[in-house]
Amino acid sequence: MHRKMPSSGIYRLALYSRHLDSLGNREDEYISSQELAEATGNTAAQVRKDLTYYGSIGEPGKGYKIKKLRELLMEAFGKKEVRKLVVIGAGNLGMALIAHSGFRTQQFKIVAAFDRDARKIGKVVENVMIYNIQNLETVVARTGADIALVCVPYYSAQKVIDKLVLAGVKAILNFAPAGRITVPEGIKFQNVDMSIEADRLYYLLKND
Amino acid sequence: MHRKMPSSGIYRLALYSRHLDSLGNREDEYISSQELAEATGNTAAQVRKDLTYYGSIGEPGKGYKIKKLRELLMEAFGKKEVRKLVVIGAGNLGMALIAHSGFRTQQFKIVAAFDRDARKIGKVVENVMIYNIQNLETVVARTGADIALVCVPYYSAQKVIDKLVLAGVKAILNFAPAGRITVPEGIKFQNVDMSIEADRLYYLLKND
DNA sequence: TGGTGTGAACCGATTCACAGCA
DNA sequence: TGCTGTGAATCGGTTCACACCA
Repeated sequence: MHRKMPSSGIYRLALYSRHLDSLGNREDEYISSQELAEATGNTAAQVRKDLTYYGSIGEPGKGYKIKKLRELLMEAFGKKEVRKLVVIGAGNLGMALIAHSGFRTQQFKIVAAFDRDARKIGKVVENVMIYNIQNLETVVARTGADIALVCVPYYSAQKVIDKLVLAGVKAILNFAPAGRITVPEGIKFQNVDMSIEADRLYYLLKND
Repeated sequence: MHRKMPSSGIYRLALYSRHLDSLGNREDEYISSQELAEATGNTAAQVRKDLTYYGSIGEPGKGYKIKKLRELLMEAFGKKEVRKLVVIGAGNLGMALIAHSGFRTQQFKIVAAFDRDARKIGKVVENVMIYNIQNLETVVARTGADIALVCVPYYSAQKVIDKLVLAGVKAILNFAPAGRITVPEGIKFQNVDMSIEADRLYYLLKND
């Protein structure tokens, strides 16, 4: 990668990557910025600009070689390795994430789940073992998971996240509708708050 | 509202609103842009700018009257009314959303769920009835739901969303990792794709 | 001819800095 | 003195427009 890709650009790259996946492995075929733009809801200029962050990889008059571009994006998103996730909190949402097909189809693998409820510990759901959260550190170390999906109640979110950082997790996707979560410098963190998304929609409904 | 609030501003307003909720109803107390900024992870200037979209509502030297600001934001997000949701698809994720406490605490009410699986239809989960998706139009009309949470498999997402629009739903939060969804002009639409969020984190892990 | 790559122009959002008010 | 409100400056991302290349 050459310069710094804007955060919204990363999102678009993920869309491009998915679209190329859906085309299958077409040897020696090309796709234009225009096509890619239409398929993902962007403009052609935007697509070209995004892709030049990876150098001059298109061919004037032809477009981008599908196979090459696809591999490039897989590489950028680490899709050529197994991308390991752990799920913290095996409640309704945690279970839903374990079963969620979207992770599997995108080369993510949920390698462990954790809970503190003795009735859940030891169970295996969709081939994922539910561990005692006490064992977070050893299991994370053993599996080498990079990203944690946090689905615990809001009042234990910060505590659990602190433990995850100690255990060596490098990125956290937090589903708990907690107030302000802090993580140390260098740890990637992202909230996914479904009620805030609904708030935004309702706001738009009322205000424009 | 006076001018147009940027989309990221709406997100921040939602955070302010939540923080004020957490303070409780403190009659005649004030909060400064500085405090609100720290509590929500923003800058004081940003907070003030956001709030001036609602006019000059602060008091120089004192700050913003908590009660007044809280009510203003509740009004903006429609939190004084019951904000009605329907859930489409009563699989793992749909069920998790029905049980999700974040909606309830934010004055959202899930008024109905839908599925096409006969084994689920007629059941009541967390006080929410699961209807046959054939009856979408009549049930949506009767309940007056404004927003739909779509949790069906990716291959039926577009079809279901078309039906929702016909049924009169005005905003859609789509959890299906579908390619490109289109909705008519005027319908508010938002994707929540958890695997893309994970992609972003993994990208950051690998590229900076 | 068709489509990339890219500097320049544009645009919107954030930050700054300070005047003004309680 | 403390904190708001806001125009001006700045920043970053998107779009434009066109030179260039197969």
